[in-house]
Amino acid sequence: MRKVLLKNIAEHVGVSIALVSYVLNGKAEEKQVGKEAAEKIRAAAAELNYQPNHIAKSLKTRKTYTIGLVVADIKYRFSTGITSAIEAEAKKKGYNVIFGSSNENAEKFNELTNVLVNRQVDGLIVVPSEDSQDQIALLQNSGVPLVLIDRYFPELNTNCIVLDNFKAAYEITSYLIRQGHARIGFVNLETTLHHLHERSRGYKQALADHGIEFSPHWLQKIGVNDRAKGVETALNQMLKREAPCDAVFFATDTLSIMGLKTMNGMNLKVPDDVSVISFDEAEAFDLFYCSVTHWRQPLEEMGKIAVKTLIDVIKHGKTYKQITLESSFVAGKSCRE
Amino acid sequence: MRKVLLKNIAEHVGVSIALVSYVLNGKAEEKQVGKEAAEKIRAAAAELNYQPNHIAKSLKTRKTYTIGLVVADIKYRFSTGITSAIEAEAKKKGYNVIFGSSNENAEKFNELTNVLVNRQVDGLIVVPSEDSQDQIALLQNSGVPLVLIDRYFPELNTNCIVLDNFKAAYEITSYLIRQGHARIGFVNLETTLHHLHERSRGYKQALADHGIEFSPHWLQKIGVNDRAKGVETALNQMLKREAPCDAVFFATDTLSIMGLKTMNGMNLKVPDDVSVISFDEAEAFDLFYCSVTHWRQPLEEMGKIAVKTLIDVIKHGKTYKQITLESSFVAGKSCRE
DNA sequence: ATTAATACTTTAAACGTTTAAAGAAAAATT
DNA sequence: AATTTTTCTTTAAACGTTTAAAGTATTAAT
Repeated sequence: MRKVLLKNIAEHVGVSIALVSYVLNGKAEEKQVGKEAAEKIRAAAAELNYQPNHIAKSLKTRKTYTIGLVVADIKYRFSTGITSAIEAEAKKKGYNVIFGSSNENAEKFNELTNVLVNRQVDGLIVVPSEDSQDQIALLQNSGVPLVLIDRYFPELNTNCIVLDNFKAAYEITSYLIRQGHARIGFVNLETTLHHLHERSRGYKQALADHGIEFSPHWLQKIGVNDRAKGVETALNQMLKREAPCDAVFFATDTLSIMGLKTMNGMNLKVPDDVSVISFDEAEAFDLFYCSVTHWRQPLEEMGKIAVKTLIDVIKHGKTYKQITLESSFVAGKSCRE
Repeated sequence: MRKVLLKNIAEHVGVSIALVSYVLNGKAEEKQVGKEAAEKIRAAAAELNYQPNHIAKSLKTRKTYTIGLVVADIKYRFSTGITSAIEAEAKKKGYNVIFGSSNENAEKFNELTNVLVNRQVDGLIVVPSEDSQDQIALLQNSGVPLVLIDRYFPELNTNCIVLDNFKAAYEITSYLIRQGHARIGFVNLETTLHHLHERSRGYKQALADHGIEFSPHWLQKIGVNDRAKGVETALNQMLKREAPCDAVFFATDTLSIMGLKTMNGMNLKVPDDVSVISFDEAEAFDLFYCSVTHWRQPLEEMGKIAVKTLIDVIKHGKTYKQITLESSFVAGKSCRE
């Protein structure tokens, strides 16, 4: 069953290929194609079930109507959420999404973005991995339409859709202070990623602004290898001492899960023994014995705006938009009242 | 910064485009390209950082080295697991993956597969949604290389990589019986999907083979809308009665999560009040107070074999392989000993 | 009845590759 | 020295579209 081509329709109707192309691309008016011919062409296309060859189309038009998406790790809730949001919005706008996961690895990130660019995607939406600023700069210079989400490099002038991580962490910490907590621990990742530094900064600033003197062991940073073990050690530092922390704030949902699991193992009751707040939610919270208070990232909105921004760049050329979205507090029962 | 083309390299070296193409496609030997010319061409390609235009390549060769993947719902753990497995294996073989999620909707499934085929993917790996057998048959007839995973239609002759769901459910149920359970509930989805029917069948057969008379209220099927509510009702049926079930077997991880959550709400203690087994695991189990006994699907293997099978079809034409993988029992602490 | 304007259609080049087939140069055989 | 063979290179068509530009009817204006 050979594919039907424009040529076949042209022969079938008895006109030139050009006319068929005009009509099937909605340029009948513009090109003043005769009504009768146009009708015949449309009928023939339907009858023969013509399906355009996008490869040929792309070659000629230099447009693929495909967006390349690179997430940090497909296993994160953030990634699946943002992916489906982006897919849905892209689809609405007539774009497809090709997607890959860098697994938080700069090398894989470079490779992936290169592959996507070589596949002639019209633009990229990426969650940059650690140490990817050089590649981001390269991409930016090469002229590929590019939008970063979630993470960004302050020294780089790129489009990005992000949160005010400083403010979020500041608010979370302030909330804990208002609830009467005096020794608040913060578990973050050991990383160079700016958005996570911002979270640490917000945490510290809130303490300072409320006149709480910061104790170094309150802020624990988890290295890349064996994170579960790292979280355990961190919590021991915070909770197994003279004046233990009375609240723990986790900088990511993954850390929260590991933390809550560890607390289960330590036979600590949330929130009686210790209050807990998570940055970002996790499906796993569903099975914890109490609902987990957390900070909510607007994934839907982020995905939508990322696609819109990208398409804007694709269609109208470079911009440098730094869009900061509002995120929100979701009260659960994991904090002492 | 205009893209570097074969033409540019040819001019740079002073040879024809054909020669450049031969060399850069590893056909230097075969086409007996002069050693010196070949070396110069390779050097120039490196120097100019030549990146082939895959669109043009594909147009000519009718190969895109792209696999289309349709999953049932990107939010399932199965989907993310299988997606990364497929991506990794495809990458190894020099293929890319374009991906979409049908959200368990036949219409979206049709649309997605059509889009992917129009994008000239070399083949499709799909988790078919309910009511998609017509589309599957169409695709099969159109000659697109096709591999189904996880689910399949027994009346359709297609390549598929699946589990023996009957056997798995049979073994799970038998295990519960061996542990001394006499009233075993099974929570499944209300669906026409064959693999889930197989699970019900395995469950029933195990009861029958062990001489346990099946009570209708033990088998609960959850409809599509408001599944959480459905699970709650189902568990009430099973557990709030004269002779309540002493064990519940959930047919999917999503059902398990909702079930365990509901049990928390009902103040039922696992496994003291009721034993629980899940088909497939979930990250959420991490936060449950006891480890959840479950049946493990070999996602890595499934993805790998799916890719291998598909590439085999792409390269060597149609086959009809029904590959059944072994799956395994993972003991936790959610069943009475 | 010309000419000019309008309405419609076709031609042909281009997009960046691949690859038969033909051609040219060099080496080997008469 | 002429011929054949081998080695290396180029030519040119093709993949399936899009789209200026040119062409040809038809209608309107003089």
